[in-house]
Amino acid sequence: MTNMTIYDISEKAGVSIATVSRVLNGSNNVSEKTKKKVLDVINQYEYTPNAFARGLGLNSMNTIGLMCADSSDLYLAKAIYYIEQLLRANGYDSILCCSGYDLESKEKAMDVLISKKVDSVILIGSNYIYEKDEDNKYIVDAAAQVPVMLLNAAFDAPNVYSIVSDDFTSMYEATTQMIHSGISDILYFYNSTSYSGKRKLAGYRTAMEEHGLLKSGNLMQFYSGSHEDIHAMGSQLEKAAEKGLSFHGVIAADDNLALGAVKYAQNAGLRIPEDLAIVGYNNSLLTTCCTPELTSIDNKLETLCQHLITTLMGVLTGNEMPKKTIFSGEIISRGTTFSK
Amino acid sequence: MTNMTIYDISEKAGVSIATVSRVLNGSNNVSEKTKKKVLDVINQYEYTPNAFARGLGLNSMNTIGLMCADSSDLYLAKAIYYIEQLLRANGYDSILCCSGYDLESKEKAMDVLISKKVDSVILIGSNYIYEKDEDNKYIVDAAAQVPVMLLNAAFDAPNVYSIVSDDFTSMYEATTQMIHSGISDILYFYNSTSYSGKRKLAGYRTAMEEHGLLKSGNLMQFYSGSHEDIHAMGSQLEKAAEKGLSFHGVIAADDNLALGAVKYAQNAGLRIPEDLAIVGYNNSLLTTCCTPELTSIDNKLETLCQHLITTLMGVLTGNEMPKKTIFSGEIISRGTTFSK
DNA sequence: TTGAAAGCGCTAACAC
DNA sequence: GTGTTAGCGCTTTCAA
Repeated sequence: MTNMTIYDISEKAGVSIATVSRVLNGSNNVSEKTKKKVLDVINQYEYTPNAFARGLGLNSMNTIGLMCADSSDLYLAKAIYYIEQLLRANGYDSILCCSGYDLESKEKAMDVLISKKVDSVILIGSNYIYEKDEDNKYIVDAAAQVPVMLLNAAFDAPNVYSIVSDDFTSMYEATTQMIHSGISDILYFYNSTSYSGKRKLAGYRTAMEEHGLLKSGNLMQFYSGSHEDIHAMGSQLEKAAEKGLSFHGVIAADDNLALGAVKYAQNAGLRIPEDLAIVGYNNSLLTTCCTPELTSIDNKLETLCQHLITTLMGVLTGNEMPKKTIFSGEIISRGTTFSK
Repeated sequence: MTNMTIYDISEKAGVSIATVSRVLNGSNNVSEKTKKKVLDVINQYEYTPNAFARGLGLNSMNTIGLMCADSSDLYLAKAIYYIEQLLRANGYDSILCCSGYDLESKEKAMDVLISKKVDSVILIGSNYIYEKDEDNKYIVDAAAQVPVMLLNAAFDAPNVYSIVSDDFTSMYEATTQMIHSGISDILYFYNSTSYSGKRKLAGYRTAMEEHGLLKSGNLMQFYSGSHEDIHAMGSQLEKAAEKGLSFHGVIAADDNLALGAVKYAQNAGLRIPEDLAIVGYNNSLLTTCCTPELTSIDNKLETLCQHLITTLMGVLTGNEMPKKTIFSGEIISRGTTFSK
């Protein structure tokens, strides 16, 4: 039977609603005997407490708000998966909100989440932090209400916690490694200027500049098309090459873009990695889908997510937790680069 | 200012809480003048009503429960994305619950959702319907409380609505087409015996049997490894071939599996499609990731999702809606099959 | 068109 | 160890 209230249960069990409530919430101040009596009735009638009423009293519903720009993105989808699992293991549920990429929608999505009285909001992906401080106001405002967790982005504000992968170093090392393998004209292929996007680019730039190799700004190619349109990515590189840009290596900001480079090489009849070496980012499923398989940077998503949840649980139980945690990535070498 | 109540607003606006409530809920029985007065105060203090209290009264929070086995699966992630967008456009929010694949977890996930007082639950993916009726009890029970929507699965019960792609016909046609292209030993590669999985298999079988070509049960290869392990998929085909199974075509139940076949062909030095023709399913991002690109069946996910939401909104507003809707898929020909 | 007041189902402080 | 009771913030009759 459904739609029973705590009153019905208290009546059938011959106790007060307070006692039922205590049993429900695992209070110790109930004798084993009455506890059992109450639980029996609860089970018999399959009673479940009304979440709203409970929320009204506690002002919390044990729910965490998840925001990501696009849950169909391979990388973000994976993050959602890990986070949702971990949260549930900790007794929390998740409300998902796909915010899209523009600021206004993000602000709206945040309002939705906050108005649902979530206990925290987790921003998944690096595109939630903006250059201008005023554009990050929506985060500061949210953090005034509940802790805000950032995955793959960093922002310093009260009640905001950041968990990031060291994208700068990963890219720096990947670039350096490629330079040491004898390639000096390395193209950087990217599609995001988010926090993480900038860090990656900086890693590439630094490595190139340290070797005096960044001769042309054209070596940094920004792609603005669809995330899934591998052909369009390939075409862009083809056009760049036709215009006289010479490059024998491509470092891409994600695996999709790297696949665009593979596509370009195949269409242009270039051998991989002899004529064109390629490195991707995220170490996703896509790395094993192409031939040769893609060398990629593993940024330890699962570890990041685990740490994020650990931190969040700490914060929610009132512990002092680190405001920013950095993990380092790892280059997974496959067929698109020369083995060291 | 946050954490204001309807009482604060009513006081500042000089009206009763009932009037504020009416304004909040867009009732017509408020004069334009007082409406404006109240709205001004609401805006000034950025007041938002408490969702719990509202839920307590209305017994609904305009929230739809989403369940899927694994949100990191490419296909399911896409479905989640579409559905979440469409729901929000209709003024609903979504609670996501990744249930995993075993029945017990699904039952638990369902309980979680129902106890959150969602207005409906959407089961994304075909693995929620079982052979045995008793295993579907959790759906019938849920449907006694709220409408249950099935994406890519069909089940006939009160208050359950099914939106499916005609997987049988799609597979039947893909198989027939391959037979007509001159291939008679076609292997079927699958990894799911869900509702949709069975329909696909049946489509293949029927086409093969109609041509008297299903000589060996070994032609139907079941893969039970990880969804993402392309190598393991390839190995399985390799082993099958080593054991003497001969096949010049592969029809796969999804694009991942098809990619396993591509991998197998490449390792075995087989030309695609001359020595091995391959067809995938879902027309996902993966189709353009390999060389040659993958012929695949597009099952119109976006259309399915749109229709699902339309149906749901109809149901929620009390309209009579179709219990089962079927869309047909389409074969998208690319490089892994002979062009017709 | 507006206001007063009775719930909605639960938690938690306070008594016993 | 158990019961009584006052909220929590809103919606919604019912009167006026």
